[in-house]
Amino acid sequence: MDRLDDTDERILAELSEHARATFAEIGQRVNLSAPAVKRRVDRMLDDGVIRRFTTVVDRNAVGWNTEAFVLVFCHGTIAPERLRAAWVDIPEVVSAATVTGTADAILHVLARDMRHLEEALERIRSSADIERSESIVVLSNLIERARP
Amino acid sequence: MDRLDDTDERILAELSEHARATFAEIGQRVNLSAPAVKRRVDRMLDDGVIRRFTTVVDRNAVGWNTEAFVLVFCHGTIAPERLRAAWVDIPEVVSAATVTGTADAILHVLARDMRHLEEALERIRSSADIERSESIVVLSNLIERARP
DNA sequence: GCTGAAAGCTGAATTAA
DNA sequence: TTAATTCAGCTTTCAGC
Repeated sequence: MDRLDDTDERILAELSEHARATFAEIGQRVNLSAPAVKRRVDRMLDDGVIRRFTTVVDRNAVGWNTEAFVLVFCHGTIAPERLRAAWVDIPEVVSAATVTGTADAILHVLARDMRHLEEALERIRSSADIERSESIVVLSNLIERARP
Repeated sequence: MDRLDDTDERILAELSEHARATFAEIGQRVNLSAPAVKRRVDRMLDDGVIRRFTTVVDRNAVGWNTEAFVLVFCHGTIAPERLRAAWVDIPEVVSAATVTGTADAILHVLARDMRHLEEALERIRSSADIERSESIVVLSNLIERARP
């Protein structure tokens, strides 16, 4: 897997903003023909640089109005893979990561409402050997970007 | 803006997984013709249900290996709009939200390395009237999903 | 949902560096 | 050899019905 050149970076930036843009459109912006763009995109897909193309959906419009970050504190040490296995089947958990500091993991949880969030937290806590958890509920989203 | 029906939800689920799928492919999965799918997608774009199409890029492959959540504690009360204005021009801040609890806001920050993170935190702290901040550095990502 | 014209995709052949 | 472009045939898009 070769390093990305400047053109690759520009193609990624384009795709991050407009994932459904045609190769010809992208080509125009980066000064390349459509087939050349496609070849680079295919290569980045093969190399795993591009993981997938997705859609940003307005959560409110779909009725998921409640959002929280959950700090999780475990009993003793637990292997990351065990934590992943415990939470991967809980759809409300959209992201999970092990972290430094006093907490062992941080979860990003989406729910339809507070009642739903409470119920999801219950499932999260009972799915692994958790000592305690601390929920930080989102009041309003200020910034949301695809990439730096 | 009408409520979404079950077919809309299935189209959104498809697009969340494969944003570059053709309308015909999506139509096959939801039992609809390609033009019918396009009409629904266009409507959801107009209604703001679909915000945009984007690309999930492997952060490591692009050389952004360091990630942190930052709890921010402010002096007194600051209007959310002020916080947004303070951070929106810092590209390393990929998301920011005001929150309940002892902290006033939580930021999701990406950086190339620890040195870069430290430097970004410096800019974040000096951009608003911040009392103190608490950084939670990500060790490993366990789960990352587009939606619940 | 169907149809047909316009636009886009993509492999092969070709050329430039 | 590596990477871009042009060309051709097939697929997709999308407006009108």
